[in-house]
Amino acid sequence: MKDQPTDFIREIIRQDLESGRFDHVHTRFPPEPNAYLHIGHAKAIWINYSIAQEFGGLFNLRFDDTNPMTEEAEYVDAIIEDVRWLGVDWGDRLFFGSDYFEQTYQWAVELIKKGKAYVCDLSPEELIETRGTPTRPGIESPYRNRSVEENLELFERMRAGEFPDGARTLRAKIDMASPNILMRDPVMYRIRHASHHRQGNKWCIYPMYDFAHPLQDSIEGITHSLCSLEYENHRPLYDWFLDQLGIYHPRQIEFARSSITHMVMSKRRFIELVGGGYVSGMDDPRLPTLAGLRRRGYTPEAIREFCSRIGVAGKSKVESTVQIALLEDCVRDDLNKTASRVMAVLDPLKVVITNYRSHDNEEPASKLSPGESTPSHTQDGVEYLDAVNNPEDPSAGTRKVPFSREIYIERDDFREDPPPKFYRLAPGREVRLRYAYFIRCNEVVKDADGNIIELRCTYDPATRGGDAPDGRKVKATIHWVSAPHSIEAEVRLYDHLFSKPDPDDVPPGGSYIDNLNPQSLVTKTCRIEPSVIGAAPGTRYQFERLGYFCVDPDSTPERLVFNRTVTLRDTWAKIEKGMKEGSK
RNA sequence: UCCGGGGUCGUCCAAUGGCAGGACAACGGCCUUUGGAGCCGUCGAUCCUGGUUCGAGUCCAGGCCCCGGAGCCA
Repeated sequence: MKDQPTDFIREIIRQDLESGRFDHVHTRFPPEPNAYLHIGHAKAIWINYSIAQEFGGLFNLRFDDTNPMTEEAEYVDAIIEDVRWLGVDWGDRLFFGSDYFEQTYQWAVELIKKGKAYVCDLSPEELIETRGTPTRPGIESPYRNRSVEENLELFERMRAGEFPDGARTLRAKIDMASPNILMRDPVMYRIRHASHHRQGNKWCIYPMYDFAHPLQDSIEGITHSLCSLEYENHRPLYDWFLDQLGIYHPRQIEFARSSITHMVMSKRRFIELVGGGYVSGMDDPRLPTLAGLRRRGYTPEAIREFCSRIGVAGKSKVESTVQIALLEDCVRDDLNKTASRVMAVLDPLKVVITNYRSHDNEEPASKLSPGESTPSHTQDGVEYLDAVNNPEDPSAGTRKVPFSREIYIERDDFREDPPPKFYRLAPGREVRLRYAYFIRCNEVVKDADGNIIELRCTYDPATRGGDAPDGRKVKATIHWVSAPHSIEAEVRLYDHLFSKPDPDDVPPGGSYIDNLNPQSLVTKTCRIEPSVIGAAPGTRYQFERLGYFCVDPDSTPERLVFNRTVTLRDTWAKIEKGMKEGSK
């Protein structure tokens, strides 16, 4: 294990273990099954899970499904898939808060018997009115002092379905003058005649989060209930229910949420973006949903690494905004070590190698290197060159790449009038074709409008493989594909969904929608070496010098579709940008 | 306005009264058959004002600023 991470939560847990408050560690991730998980959830999952792991403890996956109006089984499946994909193991501890409804009900009855809860007939509007404000205390409900017997009877009748939605609630009897508004006799149960995704029509009263959550944690023997900062104000209530009931009492600790620049991170906005047609769905590769990131080509390792690197806000428990560059660095770092390299040309420019032809009868067999079983130049003017699959990982091996008289190179890799520091191909200049030969550009062919449509070059047969026997150097190595052997594929070039780091940075009256990046998806047809034929969706590659790409599920046997996960660092782009800004 | 939480490099996170450190970004260099990767270096911060202390980012007081809170959501 690397350096033991430390943060205020782990510190508190260490102290709890030392003091004997707890003798083990047991955490949980409690999503409500009402939305797709996003990378913010990944942080919560990872904090809970990694802490359990480090302390040799247990981790539960629990669905907090106490509101039948918003929850659906579809989300349960999607969430399970996402959490599993992240690489988190909950063993056999997959639970549902709704499975505890009977116990929850019994505890509510117990609180009624203790005079700590009462049935209230106030309407939702009246409840709001009597709750007071931050500066003004609330006023007590006229039903606050009903007898235990009456409360018991009413609560039973609520369960029996005798009252319509909203007619009554069960409330905790705490303090209507508390400066913490959550303590002003909060609602514990509400009436909802609705079908529950798991319980069906068994219940028509449902516990509120504040009542249900501490009970769920208690039932499962959770030691440390790690949740996000917005629950800080809820902690006194969490503790109150547990104390009144006198049951096993986990400790709630809050951590800061993180957002990421150039992204939005809420269910509501995901729905707006999908509904407005700005993205294709909840798994659009531009969305920070786990499903979207997965489709984009992100690895679970990269996301876990990101969660570790952003850490847990310690004493500075303030919501942080992490730069997207950090996320991108994490995925590059992982993919660099694992992704197979392949050559693809996004914006093809044809190059004819005028002195390359069938070497049939021209090339004596004696020129073949020892052990080589086939001629390096075949009758149809094709030869197969060795290319390394991953320079970071020798065990990834090599492959053969076809080379011929007509190839494509990247249009960006040629300049008729090269600026300073541009090392690639230009008239009269020599570059290396990766794993192939040195070529020199002799002629630029243009169409009637003056557009460059073809380059005519010569190659140096002595440089086969990429080294010149005479020791001469070239300043650039460019990628290429053989024109007749390469295949066509669709590439979806993704960029940040929002142009500004903060999507909410808009003039008064504006909307984050205004900050949508019109270039967040650019679709192109590229040419790619034939080794990728048959690649399964989800397969990740590095397109040399361009970036990391992942096969999309939209692919068909006839036509592959690739998503660009992230570009490579592009030093030349930076230089070019610097020159442009310098000349302004 | 009341309650709760909080302000450390551009960003995220450390420093548990004792040399303010790391990562990402930026910048410069080395290296390179990916202008990739790697390696080396540079830049760069304790919100303000007092106080306690041999010594304060850390403790105390006052101020300023930011976040959360008035769902029968979670």
